[in-house]
Order: sequence, then structure tokens, then C-alpha cells
Amino acid sequence: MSLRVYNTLTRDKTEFETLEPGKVRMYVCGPTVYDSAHVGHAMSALVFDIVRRYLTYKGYEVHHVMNFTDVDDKIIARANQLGVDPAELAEKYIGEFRKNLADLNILPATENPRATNEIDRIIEMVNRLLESDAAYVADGDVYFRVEKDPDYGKLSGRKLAEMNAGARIRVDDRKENPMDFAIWKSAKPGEPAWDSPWGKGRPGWHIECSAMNLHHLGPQIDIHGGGNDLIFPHHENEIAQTEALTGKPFARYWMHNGMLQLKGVAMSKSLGNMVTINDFLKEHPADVMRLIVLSSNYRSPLTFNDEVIEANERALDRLLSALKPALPNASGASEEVLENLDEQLEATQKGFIDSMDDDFNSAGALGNLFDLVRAINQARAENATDEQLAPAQDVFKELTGVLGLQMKSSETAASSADAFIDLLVSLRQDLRESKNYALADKVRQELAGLGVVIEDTAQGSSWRWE
RNA sequence: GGCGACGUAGCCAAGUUGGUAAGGCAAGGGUCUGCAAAACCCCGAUCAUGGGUUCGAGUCCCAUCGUCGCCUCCA
Repeated sequence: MSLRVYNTLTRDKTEFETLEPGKVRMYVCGPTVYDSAHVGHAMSALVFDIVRRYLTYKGYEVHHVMNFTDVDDKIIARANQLGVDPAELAEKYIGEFRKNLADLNILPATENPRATNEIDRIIEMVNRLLESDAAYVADGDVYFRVEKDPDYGKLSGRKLAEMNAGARIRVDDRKENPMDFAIWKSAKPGEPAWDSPWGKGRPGWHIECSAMNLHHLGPQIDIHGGGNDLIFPHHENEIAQTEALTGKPFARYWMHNGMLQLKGVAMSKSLGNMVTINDFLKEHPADVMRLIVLSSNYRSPLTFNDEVIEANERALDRLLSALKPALPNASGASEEVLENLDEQLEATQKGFIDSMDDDFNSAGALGNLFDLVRAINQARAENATDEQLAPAQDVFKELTGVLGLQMKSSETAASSADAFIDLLVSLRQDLRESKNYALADKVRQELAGLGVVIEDTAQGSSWRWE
């Protein structure tokens, strides 16, 4: 079974074949850094982290580039509003975003280029587009000439004629066609600006990604990713520019994640229905966010609300239950139980790969993992020893690792309180043996109030943080 | 208005080439337990609606209703 990937460009799933055997060039549009990142950014980053991890698991060497847009209208506006330097503002949020990604256990991209580090190359690219007549200068701005591109609209399924008829585009007399877009913007007073053959200015939004792709990955790449809100105009324009320049098909596979839905609608700053990554991680383990993303198709809208968060918190607990050790004094499981465990282990491995091979069907893959959880827990309940559980648990750890799950139990590491809790639990055990249940229950209840859950077994009591 | 996606049990959600519906959460019953907790076992849907193609459709076609995204900056 081989990997199949859904391509927005062709609107179907096709077999995944790279330009160069064994190597994947992947570019994912990163954020414009003018504010704290929200859970929607987290979703996108997680989706492509999962893609990358799986490709790596399949044996590919993945060159993963994610940019930071660190100069644009919004950054300038926010910086002016706060009375700070735009570059400093961008720097601050780049740092914060990097930390968010690390906290979410997202692998750092191979490279994180920034628009402001690519100015020379952008200018060179604009120049070449002008030379080939694909662009024109107007009052210090440079526009891309969409009519020059016979394929314009192929990614988003739009036709120029129809878009013009749409008429929600504001008219700009300097443009030859209303759909022409700026690849270089002349600077207004007080704005960050760089010298160019067309006067002081800064790059347009779309051109930076084209330039970075060209510079860091080459004229053709394997995967280009981003949120589906970027399909038009951003990615459409990227294709137009890059292909106008190279004359070759740009990205082999265009992958787009669906939007995270907060209370039924996409998050937006204007609606004020934002949940930042920082907010989320204050309340929940990173694995919960990842599990939410994993549990549905990456291309579909993702339902995100308290109920979903709660459900996935429990689901994480269930996954973690598979890693619990054997029962104390486990006597060993029967042949039949072990056979069953072994069968499930193989079924899970196969099912996991089949699912992920089908356009990264992580929800299906998770289903397979839960089947293995049940089998492991069953075996444990049937007295399997640690040694008997180990093979299945190892595979389980390997596969959850492929999905980027950290699988750390929620306990806050070893704390200095541990010894005291051990003592209390031990004393409570004495109380139980002397049938002083009232006091024993009181101890359990008081500890529960402090977040310590006690579990009694025939062989004794254990405890864990809630 | 144009383009696109989606509508599966209380909630989330999977379901390549059509052959009678994964998994998670919640609810309920049971085993275990002094009582709990944890774990284990049992239990639920004919797939928005209406037509059509077919021996047979959640899975293809048409229509209707509904939700969402994009068309302007947005992961």
C-alpha cells in the first residue's frame, strides 16, 4: 500500500511521488506575526507536523520550510498603534510562536525564512517578472498582470471573467485588470522600506512566499501547504508568479487544512472569539490539542468547543491507560490472551499504516490505536506480566510517537510532595486493614481535593495525580 | 450573486474503487471493590430530505433544505 495524497489543484487523491526519490520538499505558509497565535494557527501547524512526521516515518527525508511574514500592513498598523518599532513587534511574536510550537511538540521546520531577510531576492524576482512582461510598474507599485497567465484561477477554480463580474473588487485606476495584485508596494511615510529600482517600498504579500520557495527549495517543490483560506488569492497568486518565472509546474501537491470552528464559526479577531495557544496550554496538556486535530479529517472544518476538549481529555487518559504496568504479582496470561494481543498488535500496525497512507487519515489511525489499547488492557486484566505486555506497548509508543503524541501522564513530574503522599497512602492502607474505613475514606477524599487519586487493588493501593 | 466543501447514533468522528456502518466521549447495565476509583464485559445509528441509476448505495447522478469557507487581511 502506498501513500495517497489529496491535491487541491486536481481535487482528488493521487499517489504520492516526489520530484527526487526519497526526498520531500515541503513549504507551509506560516503566520503574519502581529499578535499572539491562536488555536487555529496551532491546528495548521499540527496538521503539517503530522504530515511531516508520517513522511519521515515512511522513510522520506523532509526538507520543511515555514516562513514568517514579518512586514505587512497589519504589523505596521499594530506597531503604530502601540508606538513600537514594527520589526521589534514582529520579533516578539516570532519568539512567542516558536515557543508555542515547541510546547505543542511540533518539530521545528528545517528553515524559518522571513520576508525581511529575502528582500534582495524578491527585488530580483520582481525585476525578472517585469522583464518578461508578466508585471508592470505604476507609481512606484509593481503589479502582476493576471491576464498574462492563461491558467490563472486553476487552483481555486475561478475564471477571470467571472471574478470581474463578481464586482466586489474596488476599482484602482492604476491597475490594468482589477485582479492584478501588488508584488511591490511603494512606501508611505514612516513605513519600513527598502530601496528598489522603483523607489522605496516593500514586498507584496504573495511574492515573499514565491521568493522563499525559489531560494530555499528550488523552482519546483513537492508539497505546498496552508489553511484553505489561503487558496485564494494567496496561493493562486503564488502559482501565477512562480510559474511565470520558471515555466514549470510549481508544487506537485497543494494541501490545505480546514478551518477550526469556534462555536460554529471560524475564529476571527473582529468577532473577538479568539483562544490563543497560550490560553489553551494553560488549561490543558498539549496532547489534547493534538488529539483534537488527529481525531478528524484535516481538510474538514474542525469543531472546537469545551465539550470536544473535555472528550479528548478523557480520550487521552484512555490512551495513557495502555502504558500502565502489569498488575502487582501478575501471574502471566494464558496463551489465548497473548495470541489475541499479538493479533491485535499486527492488525493495529497494518490498520494504522493503511489509514495514514490514505491521505493522512489520522482519525482512522487513532481508531486502530484504541483497539490496541483495549487489547493491552484486556491482557493486563488477565494477568499479563510486564514482559508480556511490552511488545504491544512498544508498538503503541512507536505509533503514538509517529503522530507526535507525547503520552506523558498528566502528573507534574516528581514533586517533593511525593514522599508525603506515599506516607499518607501507606497510613491509609493500615487504616483499611484495621477496617477503619471512615478515616480511610476521609484521607482519600482529602487527597482527592488536592488532586491525588487513589486506586486500590487486591495487592495494595497506588495513587496518581488527577 | 460566483466558486468550493460539508450534513453519519446525545456529542466528536472514520468509512480508496458501491455489497447491508471504525473509534472516542457521554448515558445505562454488569464484573471487581468494605465503598469508590481504574480496568474489563454488555448495550445504541440505515447514514439531512425527496427522487434516480443498480441485483444492491452512506459511498454514483439530480433536486431541495441546512451549515461552513473563499470571493477583502486571515492558518
